[in-house]
Amino acid sequence: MDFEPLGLATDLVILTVRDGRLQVLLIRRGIPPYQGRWALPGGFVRPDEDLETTARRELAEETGLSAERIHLEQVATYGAPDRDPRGRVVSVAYLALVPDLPAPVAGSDAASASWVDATDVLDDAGRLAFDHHRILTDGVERARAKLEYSPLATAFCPPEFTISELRGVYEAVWGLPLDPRNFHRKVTKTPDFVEPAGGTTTRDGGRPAQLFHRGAATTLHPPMTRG
Amino acid sequence: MDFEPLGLATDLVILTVRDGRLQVLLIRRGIPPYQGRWALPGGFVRPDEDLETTARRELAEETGLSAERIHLEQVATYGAPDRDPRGRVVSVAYLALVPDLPAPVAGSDAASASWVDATDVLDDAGRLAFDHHRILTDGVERARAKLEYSPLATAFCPPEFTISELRGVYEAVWGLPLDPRNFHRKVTKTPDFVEPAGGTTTRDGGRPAQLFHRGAATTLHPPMTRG
DNA sequence: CTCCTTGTTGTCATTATGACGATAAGGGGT
DNA sequence: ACCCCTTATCGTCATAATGACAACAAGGAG
Repeated sequence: MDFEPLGLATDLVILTVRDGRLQVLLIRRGIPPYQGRWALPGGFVRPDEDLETTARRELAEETGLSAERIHLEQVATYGAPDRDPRGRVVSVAYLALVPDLPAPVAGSDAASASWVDATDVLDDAGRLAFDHHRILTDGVERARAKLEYSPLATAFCPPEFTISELRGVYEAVWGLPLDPRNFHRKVTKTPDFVEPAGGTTTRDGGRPAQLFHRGAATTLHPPMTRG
Repeated sequence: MDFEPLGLATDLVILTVRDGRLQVLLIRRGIPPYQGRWALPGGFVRPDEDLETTARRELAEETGLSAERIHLEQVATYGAPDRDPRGRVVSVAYLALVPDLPAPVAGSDAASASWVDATDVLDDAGRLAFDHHRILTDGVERARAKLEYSPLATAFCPPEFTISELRGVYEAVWGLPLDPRNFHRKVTKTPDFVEPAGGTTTRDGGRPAQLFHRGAATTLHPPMTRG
């Protein structure tokens, strides 16, 4: 076996919903190449380290999130020969969906990590370093698609949430408003999407809302419909 | 930049529908490791070669298909440190969907490439070398899912096909029977899924069937439903 | 000419969807 | 205490999509 010189990295599309908007965690690069530009968090895979292990380690380092219960999935691999000016670097992109918890960018080792509105970044193809705009585009599209046929929207929510909070996730990720009454009917009638948790809350104002937690479903039948 | 010793490869899940069954192209390994075992076609990425270029090159080498109009998409990347006993090899898996054309395994350079029933291989987790059973499982599941919301089933068909032939693809990939009448209605009423090509054929026996070709849609609204 | 095979159109009951009206039940202000 | 504002939840109704299946169409084989 002879190996060509090659670097293997993972990059992370870390999404959350804050203030009703889809946001992505970006870092400002402190060193060349692309010094001073925004980029997705990422790093090189260590010898004998599994790809997902690398991704979880990066996630913990960048966000301070203990990472275990965070949803993390592989999106795609980017390997254009010229994608990194330092040499051949192939990057495996992962998508992480995190709830809007306190301690957002605390404990991060990247000097300047911050949450940025995803739509702003998506609208400006030149804002990110490397091919990160494409990676972000693919990651966000993956998230949007998965909300249709999986109960993954709950990954953006705390363990117990209201139907309206769940609707807020859909509206933020899809970028369009949904009818509260039809949404409520759809979610509660889709088998095993959500289960009543027992209590109620008034944290969103108005009439007290029932709390739910995620159900056992892995795919939604029938799926939620976008547009 | 210092690089750890690392090999980068692509493996291909090449699927077709023959005789009403979903089949996958496998090669019998002539050299260790896993000598004599079945494996997915694949090979190492050359320096300065793009990942998809590698996949298309392998596809052409193994199948003799000039490859240009063949549907090819990336599925996932597999990088467990011990997945290859020769050392650290990370593999990017691609899915190829090919029509049931003549010259099936002609011009192949792998000594013994052949079409194998996908269900047989999926049912026997120990038949394939490396982690190729997992790769195949993921590839087939990708194909099954994509038939739901994309017009990709047409990739298994010749340029002009009948609705029944298209139904045969769905039945083979999903492994379940579909009602010919409801299927016909669904396909013809889904906007831009298929367009009438003008002629008819009796190659499947019975009443002459209208020929169609693929429409302009990239996603199906509403999607086809499995089960 | 008749039967056999598959293609295509239709019918009908059930279910899902989208648009909205109406009511429920807290919290805040006076 | 009361009114009002906000959000939650339930219901109604027309329309669209689905699944089950009858019936008819149109070549090919014998």
